[in-house]
Formats: sequence, structure tokens, C-alpha cells
Amino acid sequence: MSVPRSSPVVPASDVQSALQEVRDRGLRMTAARRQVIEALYAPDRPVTAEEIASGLYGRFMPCDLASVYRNLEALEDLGLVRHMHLGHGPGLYAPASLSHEYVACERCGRSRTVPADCLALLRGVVAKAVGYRVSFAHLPLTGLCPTCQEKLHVRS
Amino acid sequence: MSVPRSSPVVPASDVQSALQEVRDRGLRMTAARRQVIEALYAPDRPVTAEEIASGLYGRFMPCDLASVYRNLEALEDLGLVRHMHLGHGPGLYAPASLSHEYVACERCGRSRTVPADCLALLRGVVAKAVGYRVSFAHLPLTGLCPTCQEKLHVRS
DNA sequence: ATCTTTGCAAACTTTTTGCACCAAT
DNA sequence: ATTGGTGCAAAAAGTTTGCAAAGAT
Repeated sequence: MSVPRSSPVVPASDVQSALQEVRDRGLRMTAARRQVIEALYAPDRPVTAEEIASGLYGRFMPCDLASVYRNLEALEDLGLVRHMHLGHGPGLYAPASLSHEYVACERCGRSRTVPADCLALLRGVVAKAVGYRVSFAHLPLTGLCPTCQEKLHVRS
Repeated sequence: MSVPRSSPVVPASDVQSALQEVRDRGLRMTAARRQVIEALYAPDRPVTAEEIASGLYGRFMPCDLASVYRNLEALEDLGLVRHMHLGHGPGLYAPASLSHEYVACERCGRSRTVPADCLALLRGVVAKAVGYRVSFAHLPLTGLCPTCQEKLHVRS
């Protein structure tokens, strides 16, 4: 026991197993690296490198932005982290262990997860139509969320 | 009668009507603006601002990159142009009049168009599953093209 | 003559890289 | 004692902005 660590909201097993995985793969466990990992698992949403570097609004110790990027790349190589782009603005990083994909609203930015069976259906439709095997991880689906559809009077 | 213009490959009507539209909307027809418009319509694929500024590999007169960006923004405001992102790298611009969307291969970069009925099907699936009204214009679908699937031995 | 638009240069944003020092193993 | 990782600073890469001069109307 004795886990007097930073964030109380974190699903401990995920963070812990990520930390373990990193050590097992022979990477050194430094302060910066731990902050990056914990910051990634703390919120329930993808975060920017800048947010991680700044300590996620006081929840963690800040560390250098370059180190954050280098760590994110290392973690991505290990398959623990993935990133996505929403067009303009910085890239968004999330634990790869979260097996779902996202739809993001182009207007308000709110994103939600897409159930796996829906993703499978989408892949089937595209595969049949054009033969591509589509993924929704690096460039997530985007569109208008129900709320913004109302605000913009989008019909049906 | 007397159309000694730059590109012979262009579907003339589109370029011409775009040029007309711009004039009709009260924008001045400058050399730089014409180059941007013609360069957008010339190739059968989305192009980068840099490509346009450089004269599209000798096909058009080069012009300043800042002017290209300003013109692209103006044309986008007019609804004549749209742009999309493929993650890393520069944005890609295309005439908005082309009513189709794209799937891009994450590995080789090759992109092809997605038939409208397939897009409608995709929208239906997502709308039913999560209520979002998805678009594929700003962030196109990405995945692996059939060729790259083979090369990577992706099953089925 | 007016007032957009241009080209150039500089700023800005996001990400990468070089390097000397530090610290995990 | 190694050598991987860190912080800092500078460089890239893509895009935006300020401004005086050029040019379309």
C-alpha cells in the first residue's frame, strides 16, 4: 500500500501498469516521465503536450515541453500512447489502452466515444465501397454534435 | 474565342465560373488571385498552399505564400474553396465545387474519392449510433488502401 | 483617386533537434 | 561508471499579420 500519489481521480491500475510496462521495457523511470504518464491517465479526455508540460492545471509537477514530446514519442513507440489531430491546434494525446475511438464536434469541440460495433459497421461500409481499411484513431470522425445541430437548425 | 490561358488540362467551365464568381462578389481580379484559382482547379487532387505559391511545378506564375493564404481564406469565405488536414504536414486545399469527399491512405498518401451513397450510409450509421452529424470534408477518412493492406499483410 | 491587394519581413504556434549537464540504473 | 534523460536554447515547419508600395476599379 502507501500510494500518496498526485491524482486521486485516476484509475490506479492503468497508471500503475503503464509505469510498470515502461520499466519492464528498459526505460528509466524519471520524474518527467512519471508526470507525463500520470497526466495522460488522469483526465477522461485527450490532452495536449502543452497541458502535460504545464502540470495539467496544478495537478502535477510541470516539466519541460521538449521532454514531454520526447516522452510521448517514446510511449507511442511502446504502444502505450496514441495521438490524434483535430485540424488546427495542437495534437491530442491519450492512453492507447483506451480501446475506443472518438467523434469530435467541429463547432464546440466536445467529443464522445464511438461504440465498437458502430466502428465495425463503418469499416464494413467503407471496405465494401472503396476497399480502404479505415481507422478513426489518428484523424477521428468529426461533425456536429446534437446540441450544435439544434443551434444551427440542421434538419434531420 | 481567345482564351490563351495557362493550363490546357483544366475543365474550363469550373475555373471560368470561379473567376466570374469572384468578380461578381466584388473582389478584384489580380494576377495572384487568378493564379491561386487556376492552380486549385488544375490538378485532380488537393494541393498545398506552398504548391500553389510555387506555381504548381512550373504550370503557373509563382506568387507570394502570404498572398496565397489570404486568397485561400477569401475564397473559402466565398464558399468556393475548402481545406482539409491529414494530420502532420500542411493543409490541403481543393475547390469546394467538387462535391465528393476523400479517403486518404495513412501509409502511401494516395487518396481517392468516396461515392456519395457511401457517405450517406456512413452518416446514417453514425447518426443512429451517437447522434452526431458527421462530415468527411475537413478531416477526411483515413486508413490503408488495398495495396498497402497487402504490403502489410492485413488480413481480410 | 480610391481602396484592395500584394510582397516582404517579422511574428506566432506547434514540434523537433543539438548539446552540456544530471541522474537512474 | 555508464548512458539515457533532462532542461534550455535554437531551429524547423506551417500559418498569420503589419506595413508601405503597387495596381484594379
